[in-house]
Amino acid sequence: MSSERRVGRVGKAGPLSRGRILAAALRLVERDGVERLTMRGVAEEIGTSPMSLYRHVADKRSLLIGLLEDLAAQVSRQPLPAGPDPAQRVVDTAVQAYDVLAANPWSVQAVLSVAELPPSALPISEHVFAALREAGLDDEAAVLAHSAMWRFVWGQLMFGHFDDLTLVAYRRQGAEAGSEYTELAKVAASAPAVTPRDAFLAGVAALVHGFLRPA
Amino acid sequence: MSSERRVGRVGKAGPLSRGRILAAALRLVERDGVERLTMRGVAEEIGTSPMSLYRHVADKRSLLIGLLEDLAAQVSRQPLPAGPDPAQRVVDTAVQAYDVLAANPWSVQAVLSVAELPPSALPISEHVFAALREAGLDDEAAVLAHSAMWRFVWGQLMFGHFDDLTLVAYRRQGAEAGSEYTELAKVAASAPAVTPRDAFLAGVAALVHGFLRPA
DNA sequence: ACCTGAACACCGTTCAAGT
DNA sequence: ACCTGAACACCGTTCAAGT
Repeated sequence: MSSERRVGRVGKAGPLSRGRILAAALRLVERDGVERLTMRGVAEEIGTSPMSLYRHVADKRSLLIGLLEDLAAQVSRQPLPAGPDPAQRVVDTAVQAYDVLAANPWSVQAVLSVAELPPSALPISEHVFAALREAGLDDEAAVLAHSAMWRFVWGQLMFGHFDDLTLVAYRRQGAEAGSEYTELAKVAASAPAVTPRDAFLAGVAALVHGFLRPA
Repeated sequence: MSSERRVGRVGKAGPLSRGRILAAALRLVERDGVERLTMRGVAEEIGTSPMSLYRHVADKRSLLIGLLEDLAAQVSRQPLPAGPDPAQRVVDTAVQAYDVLAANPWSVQAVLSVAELPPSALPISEHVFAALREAGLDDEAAVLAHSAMWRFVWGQLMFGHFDDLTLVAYRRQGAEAGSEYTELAKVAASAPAVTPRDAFLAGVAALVHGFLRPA
């Protein structure tokens, strides 16, 4: 994550640099989440004044984009899934993206707040488009499937670390009102143990197969 | 949205009330978005002091929950999709939810920021579970499919009003670097006209059919 | 009973000043 | 050249005081 070579003199860790700022921001964002990241906090973490940061990053937004760049670069160092079956390749690629992003939960809020993907995310899409085309989809169908895949990934990430919101709402409500919702009651009672990752795997498989083997 | 009966005396619009506060907040949130909603702004909109609001709402979070309650109540007044085919019923229900939420874009940020669904959202899930069960899914499969449906809806809403982020990133990048991404180049060139709603329709149909007719 | 002014503990960012 | 203190224009919320 960003070069952080010591020169070994000033203060604790050499001169201020974009790299040191990003490293500090990453530490904070991993600990406290994006919504609690502040320029003042980053400065304190480094042991400098808030204003010094502005010599190296334009503003808070560009700091977040920098963090996403570093993450995407790290991802694109992994080899992308290969294999003979294009459908499986799309699924595997989606899972790989999901796993990285899920392991860095701050990335979701970051993407949402800057409304931008770093260019280093492009190889993944390229890989997906190639597989979709190999599976026989035309331009329009490929765009639809690719877009659906990403939206599913983001939706999952966005709500994956909450419990299932519906069941939470049901349980809170169910306590008071009788059980006007018989289906929900049944499901809540049996409460199948489904991890967010299981749910993602099932969903993305269904999605991809739905696109590649239409009814 | 929310009772707002005039008593017709004090100031412009009668005494302060939870209803008037919610109505003002809704106006602001529709105009400026959730991230720009401030207690101070709501007070100004009504023509009172920021502190007066705290007599009627506990805090900013509960104000957002109130807005979501009003919206869900409005939704649950619509009849839910009927029809003989359970798969189609799930699709239609998802589309109905999508259309309402897409027509109130602030709702997405609101749900994300409070991390909670209002109880009035439950009938929709009940309806979906009933259809999934009628289609023959067991508890676990129904939970997976239901959860996938919602995550897809939220993912779509979250990124639907951005253009496709991948193509945006490609175009920005493509300008500089040659075309190392041949598939993306092809797709960007043909640029099929796909509206967010088209993408959603195709995706949710693929998803539901993928779950109900597994390979 | 209902409302509010002043204040507290925060933000991101600008700008003029320091070394 | 590089850093920073003071300041500006904001936040949500508390608390003691007003009517």
